[in-house]
Amino acid sequence: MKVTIREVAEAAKVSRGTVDRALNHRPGVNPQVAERIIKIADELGYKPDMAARTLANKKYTKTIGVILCSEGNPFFNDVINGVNNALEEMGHFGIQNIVKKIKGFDADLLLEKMDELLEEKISGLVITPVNSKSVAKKIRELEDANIPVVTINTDISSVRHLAYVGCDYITSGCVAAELLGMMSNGAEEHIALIIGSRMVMAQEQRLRGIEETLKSDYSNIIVDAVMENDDDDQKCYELVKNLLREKPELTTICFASAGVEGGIKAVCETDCKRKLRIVTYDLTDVVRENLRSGIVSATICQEPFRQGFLGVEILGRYLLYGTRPEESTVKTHIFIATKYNI
Amino acid sequence: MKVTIREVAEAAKVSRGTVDRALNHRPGVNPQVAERIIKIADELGYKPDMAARTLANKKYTKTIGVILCSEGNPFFNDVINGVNNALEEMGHFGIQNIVKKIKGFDADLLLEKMDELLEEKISGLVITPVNSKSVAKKIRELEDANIPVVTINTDISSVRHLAYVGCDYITSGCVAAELLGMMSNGAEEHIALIIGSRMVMAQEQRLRGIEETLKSDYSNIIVDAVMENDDDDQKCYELVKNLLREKPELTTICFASAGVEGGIKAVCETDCKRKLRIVTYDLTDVVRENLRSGIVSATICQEPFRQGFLGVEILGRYLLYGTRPEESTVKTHIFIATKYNI
DNA sequence: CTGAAAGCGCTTACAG
DNA sequence: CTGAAAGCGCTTACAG
Repeated sequence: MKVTIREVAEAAKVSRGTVDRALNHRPGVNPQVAERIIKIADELGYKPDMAARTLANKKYTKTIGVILCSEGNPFFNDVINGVNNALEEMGHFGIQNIVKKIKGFDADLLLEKMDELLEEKISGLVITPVNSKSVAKKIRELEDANIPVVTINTDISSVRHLAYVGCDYITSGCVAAELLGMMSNGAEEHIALIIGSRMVMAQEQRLRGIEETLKSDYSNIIVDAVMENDDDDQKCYELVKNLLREKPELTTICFASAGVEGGIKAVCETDCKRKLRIVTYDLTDVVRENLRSGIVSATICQEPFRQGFLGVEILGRYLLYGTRPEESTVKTHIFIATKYNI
Repeated sequence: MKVTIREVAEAAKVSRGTVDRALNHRPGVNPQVAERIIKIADELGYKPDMAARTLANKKYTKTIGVILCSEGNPFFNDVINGVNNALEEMGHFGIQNIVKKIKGFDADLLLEKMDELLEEKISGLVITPVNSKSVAKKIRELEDANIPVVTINTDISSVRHLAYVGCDYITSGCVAAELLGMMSNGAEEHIALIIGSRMVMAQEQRLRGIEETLKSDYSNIIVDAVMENDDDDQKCYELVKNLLREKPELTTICFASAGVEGGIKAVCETDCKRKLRIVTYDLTDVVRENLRSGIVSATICQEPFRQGFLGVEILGRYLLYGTRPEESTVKTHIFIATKYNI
């Protein structure tokens, strides 16, 4: 009933070693013999036993490198949890790891860490990349050296790599617009959009998704302001302070990036008479708390845990079994959370 | 660096067989010796190698039984996908399976299938139970016979079992109410709630969540009608037809169960002049299509794939490694989807 | 290019 | 109650 390498070897009248070499495309097998073995294995319905493979590979441990631009950014806490969970699982299969965290999306620092990991002879890399030429070049070097790279949370353009795991930022913008539209119930609304920076691709895409969807589907919602806070709480605080002073007609603020804490502080200090509606992205402790208290109406999430988990898992499976994901872009779900479902 | 059973055996001056017996609480070890071995293993930081364990257990295959009340209910398609994915994964670890599907939540049929699986000597069961005394009794028998049971999607009361994987239905009601509240934007709304049957615990809980949250947080939303459609499209069609005739002031319908297709048909045939808002649960093809076309505004999802996947995975891990989930209730996320994030 | 053999770490039937 | 040994299925260093 169960077909092992032994049955294939007997059927092909060769040794098990030769079957292994042929089936895994290892060098040093007569091509004709290899072809015959592969055919026979196929006919017999041979499926490799993962446990045995893992066990046999125990002697030759591989190492996954991880670099996250996560320091001081609470959004990444769940990404890190996902990474750690998957790394632990991979540990059962004999894969080790080295994790490095840096502050901000800083290309030079990123390159430095990548070099450090190369020194350590990593077999593959999971990374939150900066979308820069220099980083793209380095990733290309890794891939050329047969060190697969998986990007998580944000992607990098113009380099082939094993996979990207994260949300589609344009769609994430569309979802916010749809939510704002639903919440308007047809009434006229004046809204301010606060992002980190248009220079970050993800942010620009998200903004585009929001603006285009509002324009096409919800003409009752007027975008009064689009502002950049550099993901900084203090800057966001001041922006919102001014905003509330200058735009008394404002009904809604959408924080599409970090800096939420500063922004909300400004709202709470200022907005005594009218009820401003606030919509955010992601689910940090600050957002959670403000959802509970009713200050934030809803937030749009993107499965950070899964981004970290799947990123590592996809790389691990590739290193262990050579399997690639079906699509090189693995989208995580975008969904709307309220105080009740967080 | 790596601690195996061999190191523990050497440190304890016993054979590896004895270490294995002690660490896995198998019978036939001098209690004092066992205690000493456990202590030493702990000090050495011994962690069992899953691959080796799986391989060694190849000889003694176990079988997971699955029973789903899924026939003719499109909601369960994703649950089935999750079950199948996990079963395939478990296959790599030498666990076989038998899956049975029945139509409707029929206790007698369920009991029949359970008996069939017992004949087949299953080692564990994953099931969508009917919340009845007879089924509870049978589950208790299984658990007493050391055959662990995991319930998915809906739970059963008053029987201890390995785990329940599914959403919290009261919360799922709260989320709908919060969404309806947000969409009202403070305006007066008249709403009809359509459920399958109050006799089904999940339905009753969901209804309660909706009604209580509306009452406490959104007094501007008036519940004009609560109706039961027995999850039947034809019945739902007629209910909604009547409803729209009798309640011209209605602004919103929430379908909290199956029968959506019939209900929407009635709305589309009738509702030419006013714009009714429709909110549904789950994400079947019918709902997806109507979200896309704008007829359904939003739907509330509960991760059906994950319910199936985790249910099987939790049982599999228990059978393979004896590990129980941290909590016997494993909640799947509830989230709101719009046309953009489905 | 190919085979025989050792080994990965754990489990269990068997013997004592 | 305990130990020695075979075996799970795959991989690779070694010998030829």
